[in-house]
Amino acid sequence: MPELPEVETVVRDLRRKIMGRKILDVQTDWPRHFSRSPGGFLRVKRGIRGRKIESVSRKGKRIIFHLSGGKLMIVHLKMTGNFLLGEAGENNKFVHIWFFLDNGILFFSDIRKFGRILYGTSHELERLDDVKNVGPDPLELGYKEFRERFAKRRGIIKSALLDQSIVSGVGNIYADEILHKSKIHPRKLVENLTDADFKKLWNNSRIILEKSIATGGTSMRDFRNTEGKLGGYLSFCRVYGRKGEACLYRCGSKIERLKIGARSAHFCPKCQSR
DNA sequence: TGCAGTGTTGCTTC
DNA sequence: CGAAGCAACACTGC
Repeated sequence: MPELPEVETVVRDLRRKIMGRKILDVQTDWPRHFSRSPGGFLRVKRGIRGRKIESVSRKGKRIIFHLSGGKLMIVHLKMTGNFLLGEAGENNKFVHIWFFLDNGILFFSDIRKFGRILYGTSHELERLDDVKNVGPDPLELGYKEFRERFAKRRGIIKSALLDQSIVSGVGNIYADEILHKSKIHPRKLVENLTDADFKKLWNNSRIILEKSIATGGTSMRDFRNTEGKLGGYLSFCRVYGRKGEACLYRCGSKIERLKIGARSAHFCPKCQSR
């Protein structure tokens, strides 16, 4: 599921529905979700009881619960993780974690079980590699800072866009969409991009991510909000998942797909120059 | 039926 | 440093 707009959709849901609630207990049938957390699940279970959820924020694709007593819970949804509330979580066979709150249950479902949760003080967690290497996202950057973050990077632009330490929040779907709207071939090299190209990348990142947030994210397959409802951005996607279809957006030629690393890249061979 | 492919990322190897 | 390959899992679709 989750790139920046999907995670932001979940964060806004959580903020509205469980901010200020107290966590009474937590249970899991898959403790490996907590395997990267200092002390593992047992320490989470011991430490989290009675803490209030003071606020919920996001860093890149990570959800951050700010708990009373200066503790944080940082959640990465990976491919198929999700939070559900109320009916959406009951009788759902993919739920592996139950947070018992003072007003109901917060369910964590995860079909592929890649999702990871960290719990501890900000001091502890910020030392962990997978937290400290996350860069700012395009929505919190001005053009100049955005441009500068690519300054030392060389190589394939799509790989650079997916590198969360340069800019966070962009994943496979939005990287393809941003490159298409910017008329840049996914294999083009960072060192060959002009300032005008970066201006387009910055601007289009913001336009696409904002628009997707406004429509509740993209539900390719599994993504749901906390009520179990689908996001609405898929119908706005111009290239992702549209291999063989016409580039109706601009030129009518057929969308192609190629492999970059182990991931698929969708693009229009006519609009997007190398 | 079987196998390739899937929105993420971390680790290892080159 | 970059990139490729694989691993972590379970399901869908050809």
